Amino acid sequence: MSESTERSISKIEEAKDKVIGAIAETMDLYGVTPAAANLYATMYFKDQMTLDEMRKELEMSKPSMSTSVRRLQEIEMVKKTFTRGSRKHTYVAEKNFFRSFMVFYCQMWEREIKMNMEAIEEAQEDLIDVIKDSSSTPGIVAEAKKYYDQLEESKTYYHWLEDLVASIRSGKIFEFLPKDQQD
Amino acid sequence: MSESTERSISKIEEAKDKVIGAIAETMDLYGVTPAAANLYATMYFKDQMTLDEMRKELEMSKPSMSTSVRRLQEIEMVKKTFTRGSRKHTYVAEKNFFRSFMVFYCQMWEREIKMNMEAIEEAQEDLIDVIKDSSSTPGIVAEAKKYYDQLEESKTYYHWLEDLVASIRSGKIFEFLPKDQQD
DNA sequence: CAAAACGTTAAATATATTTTTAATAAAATT
DNA sequence: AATTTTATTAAAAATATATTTAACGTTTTG
Repeated sequence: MSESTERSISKIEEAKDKVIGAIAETMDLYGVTPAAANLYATMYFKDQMTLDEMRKELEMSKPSMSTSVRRLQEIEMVKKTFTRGSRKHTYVAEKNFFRSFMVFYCQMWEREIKMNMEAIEEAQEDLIDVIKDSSSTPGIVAEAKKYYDQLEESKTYYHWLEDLVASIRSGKIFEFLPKDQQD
Repeated sequence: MSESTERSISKIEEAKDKVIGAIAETMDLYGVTPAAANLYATMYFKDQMTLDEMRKELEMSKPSMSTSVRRLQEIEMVKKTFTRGSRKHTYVAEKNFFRSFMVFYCQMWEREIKMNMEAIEEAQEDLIDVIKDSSSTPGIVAEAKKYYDQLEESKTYYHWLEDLVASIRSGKIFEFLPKDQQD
């Protein structure tokens, strides 16, 4: 191989590594381990990979790759692909960031909505009991009402978040914020 | 204090604790420590608190409260308030979840946009060098082009994310997704 | 059917993060 | 100015998380 070819190849590698580094660094804000973040970023520039190729490329253990791939599958950033003739499982990275955004945040927000709304409903029931209790003093009733109203108001936010999730899931949000809009 | 009053008070506490638990649990998905999560959730039901009150209420050390408060201030979920007559610093929780949402996600997304776009720009420069290099073989040029195009396409996403941040910051998103819309 | 290849699970190790205790710095009151 | 109060920083301890090595089970192939 000529020297200039070698230089070009390493320049391409360098270019990829810059992006890989940036993606991996921002990804651990998404609650994935460094190994999973590096793996996804690496796969972003590959057609498909087997566990052994991952292990070799990242110089990490196979179980680490196995666990990372599973986590990435959970948030749908990696999918298993069928490759005829190969005994090894092959995986591809989701390269459409819009899809990754949708899956990750909708999953995250729905979890938050569910958990908090359930707690709010239960809490409000308790508070209503106190308010209705004829033996409660006016001060107690006022306090219970205060918290009840605070929780009631917070529901506005969760309803809005539900709407946001729905509009992302349905793609309706792109009517408001088009994908291709130039800066 | 009468027995029924006591029962009412503990029922109110129970109600609050349910919500505190839920908020705290979902909050550590937001990259804050358990201490900070519990602290915010506790403060959500208080007018204002001093570090000593926090320490007492959560039964944790003062430095832990100090660090947690600082982190919460960074994401603007807690603000310092001036309380005349008190030497102790007093803090209040941001109770408007819309504001917290805006500050947290816009901050997060802007960081991601900046870091990844910078890397992409640098990488594309490298790739252009390779493409323009007259000594590059056709295969090398094709590879460099492939990655260049992939990166170029990904910019669509970051531009969109920028638009999303802008529409949240300006409040324009609420024209599309109103806050008070009933289910 | 035995041996090899592959993937996953379990236990152990390594690493990083969180929290506390102790020490220091800053501010305020007497 | 000295003492006390409050908050922060630094070092240590505790805890949790991530990763690896080793063992296991399953599938495939010769």
